[in-house]
Amino acid sequence: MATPNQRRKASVAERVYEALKEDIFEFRLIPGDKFSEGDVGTRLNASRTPVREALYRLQREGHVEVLFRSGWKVKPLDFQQMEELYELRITLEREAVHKICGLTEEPETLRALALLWNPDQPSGRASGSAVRALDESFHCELMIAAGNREMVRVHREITDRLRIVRRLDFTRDNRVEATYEEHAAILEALHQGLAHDAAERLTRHIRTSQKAVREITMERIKEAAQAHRSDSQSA
Amino acid sequence: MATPNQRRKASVAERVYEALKEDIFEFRLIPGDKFSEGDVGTRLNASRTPVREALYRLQREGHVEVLFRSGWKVKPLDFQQMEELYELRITLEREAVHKICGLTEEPETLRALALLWNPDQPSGRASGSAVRALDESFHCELMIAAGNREMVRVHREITDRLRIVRRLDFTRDNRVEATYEEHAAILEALHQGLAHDAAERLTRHIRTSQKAVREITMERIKEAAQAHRSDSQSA
DNA sequence: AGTTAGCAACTTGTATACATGTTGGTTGGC
DNA sequence: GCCAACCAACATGTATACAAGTTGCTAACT
Repeated sequence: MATPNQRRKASVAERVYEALKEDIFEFRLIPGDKFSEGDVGTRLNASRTPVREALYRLQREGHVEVLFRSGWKVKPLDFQQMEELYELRITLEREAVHKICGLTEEPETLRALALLWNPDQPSGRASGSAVRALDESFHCELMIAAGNREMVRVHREITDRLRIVRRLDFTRDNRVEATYEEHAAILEALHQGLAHDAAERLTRHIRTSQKAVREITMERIKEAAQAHRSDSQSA
Repeated sequence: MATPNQRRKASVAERVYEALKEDIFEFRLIPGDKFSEGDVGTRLNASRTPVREALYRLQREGHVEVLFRSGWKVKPLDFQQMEELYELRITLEREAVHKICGLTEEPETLRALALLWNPDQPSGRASGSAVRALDESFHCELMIAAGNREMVRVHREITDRLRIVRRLDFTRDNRVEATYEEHAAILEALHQGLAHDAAERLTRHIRTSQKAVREITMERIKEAAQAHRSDSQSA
């Protein structure tokens, strides 16, 4: 899914898709904003056909919706939905942890992760948005190590949809610190084959992050909406 | 997802999508078959645009794949993938069972299900393909009762993709009988709030069905492929 | 006969023209 | 001044024309 048609030069549809997705994630398109296929086409220098393809894809992923013959709309953030996505994510990752502990030998990946998330080496740590990406890949690697590709696929889809709020997690410095410790503890439990312990730590880790995100999200949206209004006035 | 644009008269794209999906599920399009957008368009009396929309949707659902500028192909049945989908389905439904037992009161839906799946009334039983649909809705209702819409959504997607093999389950008469008993037992455990018991019964129920399906699928595909070859010769 | 270069037919990707329904401003009536 | 009917601009849905790449056959050459 990450690869456009077999590494062929990215299609227009792919480019438009990525651009729109980023616009949405960076709040350049505020939830609730309406726009037309033509607008997007002229702005991104593409015809309506690839634009439509990109939009339908974003629709299936839950980011936009189409109003019959009256334009597209960025789907408002549904907090209940975010909570439900977190629940689903926890369910999947817990299952992954149990699967991993049922394996005959520890996957190579986990040893690599253990080096990366070593809490005794605070020197080589990433910061800011880099941590967000690393955290994502940590959880993604866990799923991959469990060996069920369909679970990986669904988990990735969830990750995509949660990213819009999840990046806010690491705007608080203590969360970076905590993330390193929590990841290390989870990996240690996995290494010792303590499935239940690992699952519980993982659950707490995700719920903590979820709580932090919940607290930050609301104000950010308000800020963005205000900035957006000023833009409209000055324009 | 089941509703085309708000019950507006079904679009051409929707019609093509349903037709193609049925063709695939009914093995009128054999896994591995290649075809072009133009073919489908003339056969179903539609232009390429809605055909493409339908195909991209089927692609995202994993039923077909596109070969760059050289046609579309019905994705070969991937048995490993089916196993993984079953695993994912079990994970979701087990979680649902635990959620249901955590509710303060038994959902109305479950009482309705208990009436439907009463094993003491073998008279009013459905048979054949009707049981397949009822079985599907049983598991779907369980997910809905648990209250997480995202889990319901993913579960429905999995159900769609497993349907192609799952309908084979009820071609054996004893499976119909067993399904009634197993469903009743699960509902009884849920009624008594025995989460662990219900989860275990549910898991066994699904695995039994999975095993039956696994046994039947291979031969059926061979049959269909043979019938297909005869068609080609006579044509 | 075997092999390879090239070309023609066919494929998807993209752009655009047309069909049809929605919406919001405008205008006429009260 | 207010309201309702209407209509023009604009939205998506669909059809079609054009661009660009793939494939497999053909034919010429070794």
